[in-house]
Amino acid sequence: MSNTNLKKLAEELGLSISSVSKALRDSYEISAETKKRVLAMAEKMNYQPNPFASSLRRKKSVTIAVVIPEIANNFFALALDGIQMVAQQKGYHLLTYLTHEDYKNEEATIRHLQGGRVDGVLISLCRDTESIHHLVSLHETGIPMVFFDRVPEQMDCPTVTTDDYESGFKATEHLINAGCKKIACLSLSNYLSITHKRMKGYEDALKKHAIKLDPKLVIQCNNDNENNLNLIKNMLSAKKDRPDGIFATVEKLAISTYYVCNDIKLKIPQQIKIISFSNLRTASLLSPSLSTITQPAFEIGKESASLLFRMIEKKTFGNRIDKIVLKSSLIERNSSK
Amino acid sequence: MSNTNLKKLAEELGLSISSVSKALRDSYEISAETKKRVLAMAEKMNYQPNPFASSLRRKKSVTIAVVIPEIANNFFALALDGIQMVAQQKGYHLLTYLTHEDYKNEEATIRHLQGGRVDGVLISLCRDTESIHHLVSLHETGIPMVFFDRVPEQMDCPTVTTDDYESGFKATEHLINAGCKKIACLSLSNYLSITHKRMKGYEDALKKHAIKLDPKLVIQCNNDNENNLNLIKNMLSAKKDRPDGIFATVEKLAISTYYVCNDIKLKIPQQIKIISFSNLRTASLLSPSLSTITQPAFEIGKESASLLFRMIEKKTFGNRIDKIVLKSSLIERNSSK
DNA sequence: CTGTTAGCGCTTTCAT
DNA sequence: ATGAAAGCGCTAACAG
Repeated sequence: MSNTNLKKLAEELGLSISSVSKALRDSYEISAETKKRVLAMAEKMNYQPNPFASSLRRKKSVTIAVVIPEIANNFFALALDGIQMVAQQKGYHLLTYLTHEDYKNEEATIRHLQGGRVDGVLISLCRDTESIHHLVSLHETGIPMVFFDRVPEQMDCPTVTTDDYESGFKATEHLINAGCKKIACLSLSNYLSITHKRMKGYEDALKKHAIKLDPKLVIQCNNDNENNLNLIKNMLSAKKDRPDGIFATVEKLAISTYYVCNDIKLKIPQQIKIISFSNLRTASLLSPSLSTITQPAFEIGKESASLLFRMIEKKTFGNRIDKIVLKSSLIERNSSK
Repeated sequence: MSNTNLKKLAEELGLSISSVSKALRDSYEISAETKKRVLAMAEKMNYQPNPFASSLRRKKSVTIAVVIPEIANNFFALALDGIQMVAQQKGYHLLTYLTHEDYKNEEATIRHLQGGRVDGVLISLCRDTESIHHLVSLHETGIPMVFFDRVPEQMDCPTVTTDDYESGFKATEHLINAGCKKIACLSLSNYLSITHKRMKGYEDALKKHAIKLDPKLVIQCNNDNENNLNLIKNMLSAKKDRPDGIFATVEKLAISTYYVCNDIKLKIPQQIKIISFSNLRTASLLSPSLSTITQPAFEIGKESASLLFRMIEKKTFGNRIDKIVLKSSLIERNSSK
């Protein structure tokens, strides 16, 4: 902890504590002369205000929290980058919490945040968040909250998302245009709206092109990576009805697919084409065979944080609930070759 | 902010504030009966202690800070993951600050941290941190600090690093064994110890194999990515004396090199081989031509945080300064083909 | 323009 | 076993 406080500063200057405090906050009540003296002395004594005393008194933490499933993930790393940028610009501190896709962690973190440690919360749900009671409970404290990317479906709240349905549609159509007839889809979770929407896009694209959806080609993945690899491997090892295209709803599953293809010597893109939601920024170079749907992750972070600050600063109308949707982009590579 | 506080709880229970406080902290002074009542009521009223009041009183924030150059970077994302894991386990909160490789940001952040907002600080310096006065100044407040990966050379402080010299040596030798005769080296910064050590390894490996170091092949990169791309492009476009191998001291520069090679149609690994420090976990699949030196980033994060907590909990001897060195691993791929 | 005072909500002696 | 009271460092009425 810092050791020079207002009291010591005041003593040294022969002023009252409150005058010093006001001088430091550049109050109009203090003479320019005094302000200068105070500032000089504060500098000299290396004064740093105690943030807890200030927060306690002002009921303001100058801090926001971000709750995300993981950080070793290109999408979330970029989003966090954008969030941090806005926070820093606003002079706010950023508390980071990782749920590691574990609902229990998410619940505990959210509950903890009810203590008033932060002025606002940014959240992206974990894959198996089914119940939303903890979110409702936090919401009821009146604290500004913004959800991004992985948002709750059963709750009316401010969100920043991508055009998931359209992207799923485009991705699938991309494979169809590349000549694929049997297109599989890898789903991340049963609960996430992003998955639902992306898969709806997939279904509708198949429908549009009169391709019958084969339920065997829709793989429901879960938190157990081994299991997912096996599911994918089984599907790709089938003698007949092996898919010739795969739409992965998240990057992680595309990478798993890569491993499997590598493992069973399935050639990409000759024997199977893959398209995925992905923010692997270097993918274009490293993987000429992987077309991707890339979300504007950094912008999503910035937009989410900006929206949150508008709410914190009450610059948004009382009962208005913003739903911001950004567009993702299809980055085609020679997937059709 | 939360709305039920100790006072309300006490009123509701017909107890004094201090008794309630003690009951919640499970003090031996309180009867089991009372504790149960208090706990039940706290639960019922959804009581959450005010962290600022507590921190103010106890002079303890239960929070640590991590200051890193960037987060959209595999190494730092993984390190942060490890740090967060340890912090969470200890029941600590994690404030995240990004300097974006800007010394001014680093300075301001470090100065800010002197206010006592956190109980400990983890730092990885930014590439152009030359002066260390801000670090010394923070250190003088007595707050526990641990540096990881990018550590200050002119300061005696606890650090967690990788075997940079040995890794640089091994990486260079790997290229030599693969048949390279003219090996270039891409340096991130003039100031960072990691760069110095990795380059010393490079130099010594050349020396060992009686290859004369060509100063033209040592590229000093900086914060300007355009400039770096040009420097690399110039070197690789040379008609004569074009290198046949490149050692990139950080992942980012390897990726830049990829772009350039792609741009000027230089075939990897036929015409030029690349090895790099990198934590691109998917590189093995996406880029069969890139051998890498991979640091145990997650472990570095965990070790750093653990060391910091030992210091916070005073479980380390007073005047002992830990220097932990972890080993990186060379992941060979068919770079020699 | 400057100072006095009363808390913010919690922890911690020190009584009882 | 419980309570009263002081105070962490700061801010913001309110006085002067």
